[in-house]
Amino acid sequence: MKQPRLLLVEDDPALAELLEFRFKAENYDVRVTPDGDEALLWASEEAPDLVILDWMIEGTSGIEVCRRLRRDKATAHVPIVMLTARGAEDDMIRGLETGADDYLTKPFSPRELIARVSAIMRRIRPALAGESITVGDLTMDATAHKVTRRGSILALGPTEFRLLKFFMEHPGRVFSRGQLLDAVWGTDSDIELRTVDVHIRRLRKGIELEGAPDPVRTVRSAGYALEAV
Amino acid sequence: MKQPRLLLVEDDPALAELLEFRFKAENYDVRVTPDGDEALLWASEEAPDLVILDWMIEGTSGIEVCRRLRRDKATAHVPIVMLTARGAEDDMIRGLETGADDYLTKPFSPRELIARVSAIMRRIRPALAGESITVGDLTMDATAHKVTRRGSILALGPTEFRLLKFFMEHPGRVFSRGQLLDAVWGTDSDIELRTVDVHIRRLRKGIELEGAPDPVRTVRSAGYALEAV
DNA sequence: AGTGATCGTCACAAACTTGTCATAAATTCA
DNA sequence: TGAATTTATGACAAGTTTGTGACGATCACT
Repeated sequence: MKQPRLLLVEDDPALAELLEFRFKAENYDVRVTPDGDEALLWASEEAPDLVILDWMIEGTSGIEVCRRLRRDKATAHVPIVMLTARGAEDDMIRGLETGADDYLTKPFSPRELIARVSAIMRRIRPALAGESITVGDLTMDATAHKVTRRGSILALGPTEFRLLKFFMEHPGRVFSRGQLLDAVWGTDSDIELRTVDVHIRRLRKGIELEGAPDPVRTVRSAGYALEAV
Repeated sequence: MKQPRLLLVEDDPALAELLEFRFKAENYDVRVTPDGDEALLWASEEAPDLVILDWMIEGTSGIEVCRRLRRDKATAHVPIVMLTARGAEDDMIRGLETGADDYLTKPFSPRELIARVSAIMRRIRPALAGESITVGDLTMDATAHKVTRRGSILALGPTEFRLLKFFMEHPGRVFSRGQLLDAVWGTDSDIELRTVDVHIRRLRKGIELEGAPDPVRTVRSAGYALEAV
């Protein structure tokens, strides 16, 4: 899955390096700059998923960067987390009013910053924050009712969607036809076991893609499983 | 304009009263309860726009309330701000991981809480904060009650307007007819599910534009969603 | 009271899904 | 190899879900 891209605007080299390291460990793609103007340039070109912005930076001030990010259409809706020195409550209020989404006062723990950034990412980009399931090259966003394979959106019927969802929630495991009927159709359904075969075929057809292998594995005399391909 | 509705779960009467007063002055509709179970009950019935939740409360604990709010479909996406005692960083991490959106440690200034709540409201319910929402080529200015698409002003009936507003506040997500009835018509409305179809058609008709695709997606056996086109 | 807009419901048409079957293909094992 | 078992596939009719036009009721405003 695509990494969320972070722009870190921080002119304390030690802190910048520490945060860069920690965020990279959390699977973020981090870009660092100490300079406000450079930050604006990069932000409008590359549209990061989130900006972490120190209030006191060289060149254009933090609040001015914040304001300009909001004014530029390309970055108007990118979440911003601001960092400032302790005790500057007025700064905080102004920051939030200028359009920042969150605010931390130094010194803060990297864990806290990471937790806050993750909370924002979860809300803004659910697909990037684990509200979607990924198995191999398949990605399912159950909320949006969308399935993607290698970037292409797949069209599945309702039953195939539920079937795939169940498989993706238990990747690699083999399920008998009876188990699949119980899980996907409901315990009280009165349906031929063989019908599962048909829906497996429909699922295979629905997720097939030029040059991509079939992730649905038939286990003879046992059932079916979804493999991470 | 409708006031944003806040649910404040706080068992310190002095703090609760202070916050209630301050938020009312900021034009929020505030409901206060010291009890976790009562909070859950009210939240699932009335679906507040945001929940402020003290970690240490009587009855069900704060984190448990948070978890249950997330689990209940009706409240799964309501933002939560948690309050806790100073120095409990682990609590903070757990809170944010459980699904809270923001976190403050006591003592905090009411101004700070208000600023943070406003920042969240601005992001997730722009319409309530007096800003305009944009989804794809659609723009809605809820205050002026105007919708534009690629520059043209659209004429929508009241219900279609509310329906579109709800969709635009949750772009991409699929909602069942029942959910749409609850959200747009009100929880206590006693209306045929199929009536939603009719209003979806009226909405589609209202926003259709020469050469522009239909952003309303039908998800068979699930409901409807608004796509960013 | 009169006008026009909006609302909820219905009935029917259109579009799509679904479960089953018959048959073909694949696999197992003696 | 050949028979037996198991799975894959195409077709189809029944069933379900959604789209649409029409209609009377209601409401706001004149």
